[in-house]
Amino acid sequence: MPPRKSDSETHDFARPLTTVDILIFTVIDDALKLLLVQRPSVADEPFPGLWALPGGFVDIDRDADLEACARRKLRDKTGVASPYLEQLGSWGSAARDPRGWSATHAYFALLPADGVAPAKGANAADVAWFGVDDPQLARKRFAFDHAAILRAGVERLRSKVEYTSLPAYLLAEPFTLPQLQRTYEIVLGRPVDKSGFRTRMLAADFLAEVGIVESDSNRPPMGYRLKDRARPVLFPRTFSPRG
Amino acid sequence: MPPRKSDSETHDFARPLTTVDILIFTVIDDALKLLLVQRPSVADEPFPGLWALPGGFVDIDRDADLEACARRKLRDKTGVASPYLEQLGSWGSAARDPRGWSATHAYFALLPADGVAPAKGANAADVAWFGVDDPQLARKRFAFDHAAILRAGVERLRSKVEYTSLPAYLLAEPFTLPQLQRTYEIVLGRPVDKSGFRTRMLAADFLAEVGIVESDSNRPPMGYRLKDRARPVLFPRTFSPRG
DNA sequence: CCAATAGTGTCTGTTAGACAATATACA
DNA sequence: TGTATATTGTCTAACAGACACTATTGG
Repeated sequence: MPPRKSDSETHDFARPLTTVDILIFTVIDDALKLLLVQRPSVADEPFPGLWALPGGFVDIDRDADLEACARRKLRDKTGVASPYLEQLGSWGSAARDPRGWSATHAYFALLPADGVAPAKGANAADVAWFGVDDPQLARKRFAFDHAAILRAGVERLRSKVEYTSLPAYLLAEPFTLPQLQRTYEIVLGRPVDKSGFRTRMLAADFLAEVGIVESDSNRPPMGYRLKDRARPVLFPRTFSPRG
Repeated sequence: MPPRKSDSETHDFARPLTTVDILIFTVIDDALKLLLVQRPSVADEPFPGLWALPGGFVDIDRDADLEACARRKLRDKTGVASPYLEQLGSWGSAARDPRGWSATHAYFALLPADGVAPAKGANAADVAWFGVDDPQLARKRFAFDHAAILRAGVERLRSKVEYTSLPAYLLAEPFTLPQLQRTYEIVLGRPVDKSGFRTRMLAADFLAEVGIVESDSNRPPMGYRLKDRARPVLFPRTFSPRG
């Protein structure tokens, strides 16, 4: 990787590699899961066989901006077009990629497990969902600095769930309040009081009723959808200060 | 800017330009200020004469990682070695820099106005503090997409001040509770109740008494320092839900 | 009627917000 | 003693958390 000293004086700097990585979260079997890909075992590919976040290089010919790049990779990997997507942060250093100084822009996406059939695409030996609290995951070694990025992403999600409506993006519409409450409990890892939960959700005024929805038996629940899918709601207080 | 198609097959991508920009906040004359630099009027330099955030290219030979790069630029510009520094986010697109596809990693720093003498350094025609609510600032045109980054930074700071101890980093130690309260009021742009403020700060248990500090006259106040400068404290609730 | 889930009501301890009162300095 | 700032105390309305109760379906 020779330094490039050919262009104009003003940007006479060797350019770092630029990538985008995505943390794709969903809820399956009452557990918060994360989509990971296995690095291919091919010459020239770093970290062969290790697991990594889905992602890759920015393609300056195809990607208008960073978010477009993230959405493209998300579409390739899951087929989902427009889930909730938020920038997590960026990680860049001389050491994180053996191919040279590199910086990655990390995003996280929330989507309902529904019709998602993960695709390996090119550049991946395998692809699978892993429970974020699965001890199997903690023991795993990861490519690049993806272990740290993953920790930061889970921490950010858990922390924001305390005072935002983010879990709603993990459900297909219409959803019911008991389903939403269950989703909060799964992400937070602790039970939440039913009455207080309902009061809080309805007071935040971000849900629209769409009529009674059928269920297996028992009393049929009210179905809801988000009034505005574009941005989540912030609650004025966190959930249980007593934790 | 020709595409580079020479290296190995696996990273056969033209590389975006990579920069780091910093929002440097402080409080001067009872107002929240931001340090800006004026772009030089030189051939090959984009946006000549416009104001911009201090920053520049990552130097892969000098900067071990992104944060080190940010701290280097901060030191060059202000002489301050270790203020509070937090990553704000990244902005990357084909359009933001006329020299080509570029991505910037934005940080924001909080520091006491004290002994800071802003230095132009190279690559800046001028450097100055601007009040973030100064109408003069709103009318200004900015280089790159720095107007958007600036808005995001001010919004993030104001939002986090509602439930964190961040304003403490804008004061030199030791500081008093009335000073800290004044700083909160300046950043938030509204008055805060004295009694509630004190209760809240002391309950959060992040301040250590360092003894009475002298003042011009009247009752001498207690001086405080941060117990842990490394990380700010999160309060369980926002300030005035009644806004 | 019973079981199971959805949804509402009630009570109580805590606390934020408003504001009043006290404390300590200097003139 | 008066004034200015620092610090503490009091009162009250609002509300979260806990939990009991009602509602609506199917068997």
